[in-house]
Amino acid sequence: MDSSRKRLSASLEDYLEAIYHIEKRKQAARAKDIGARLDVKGSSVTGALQALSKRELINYAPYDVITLTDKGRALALEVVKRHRVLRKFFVDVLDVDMEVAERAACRMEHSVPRKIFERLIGFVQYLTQETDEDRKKLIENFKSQWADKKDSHG
Amino acid sequence: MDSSRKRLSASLEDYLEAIYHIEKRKQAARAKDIGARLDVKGSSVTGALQALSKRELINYAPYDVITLTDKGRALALEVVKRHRVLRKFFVDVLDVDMEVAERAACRMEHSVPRKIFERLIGFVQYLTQETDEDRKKLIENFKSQWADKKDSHG
DNA sequence: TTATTTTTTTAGCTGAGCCTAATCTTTTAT
DNA sequence: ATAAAAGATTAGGCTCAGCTAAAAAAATAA
Repeated sequence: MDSSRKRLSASLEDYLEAIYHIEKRKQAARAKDIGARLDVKGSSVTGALQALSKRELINYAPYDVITLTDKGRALALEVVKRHRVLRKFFVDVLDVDMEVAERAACRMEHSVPRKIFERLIGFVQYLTQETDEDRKKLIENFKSQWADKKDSHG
Repeated sequence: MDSSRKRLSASLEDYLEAIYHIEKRKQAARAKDIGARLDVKGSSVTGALQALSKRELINYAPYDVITLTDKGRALALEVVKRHRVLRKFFVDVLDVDMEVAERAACRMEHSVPRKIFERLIGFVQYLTQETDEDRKKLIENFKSQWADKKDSHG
């Protein structure tokens, strides 16, 4: 059984997502960019890169630039999608600040099981269809009701 | 700074929640019950108990029964509440199987930030008020729409 | 081109949190 | 009362994922 079959740890998912975003901005990632993004030291980055490389998720050679393999990109995209859907749910439905939503999505994205994730996509899409007046109203109602509650005992 | 100020790890939260549930059923917890519930060996339980004890979250003495301190019970209740709210959201709103919802809540409960958690409580309460026909219909619509989608390409 | 600075890697340490095996305690059965 | 069984703890080992310090490679400046 090669190690690539096993679920990625939350930590390695973070590295993969970081590489995805950096690659998107500037062709290829460098260790120090990754470290800066995740707020870890360079030596920790190297360790993670070796782990991701062993799983064939990134193209990695010492001192060289880092890119995602197809397999790595596919996996990274799953993480990114979970991240985005959670953030959208938090912002568009729960009406949370973008910054809070971002941090929360970052923390929670790793633990969302696939079935729940699929449902959540469906639910958020369903609820935020711009065309539907009732649903827009429902969200507006929830928001104002929430604001009231906050005022009365916050 | 005593260690009790720091956030509890996901693992220790699991232990605390387990103790809470066992205590509720039978006055006090024993190490083997905890191990059985969390599917870990006794020696692992001992380690966790020492950590929880050091943080003054449980009353613990070697070979004696285990109970929650007030502080521990308060913290356990937070975990339990997060767990319940997530599960309710998954079951009542996303229409997920109870078993799947339970496992998912268990995995996700540790990473839900307070602000998001509060909003989620509010949202689930708002959406599942039995008295409101519109909201009931909305959920029903979502469910059937979901069932359709599943049929068409699942 | 050579020297300096920056970046990356290696080596080795730490703490969590799990494990097994061995060693207590406590409980139960004879 | 004592032997056997059950339960709990200690000791020691493993992996993961971070860290620091030092060495090596690459990039930049003189």
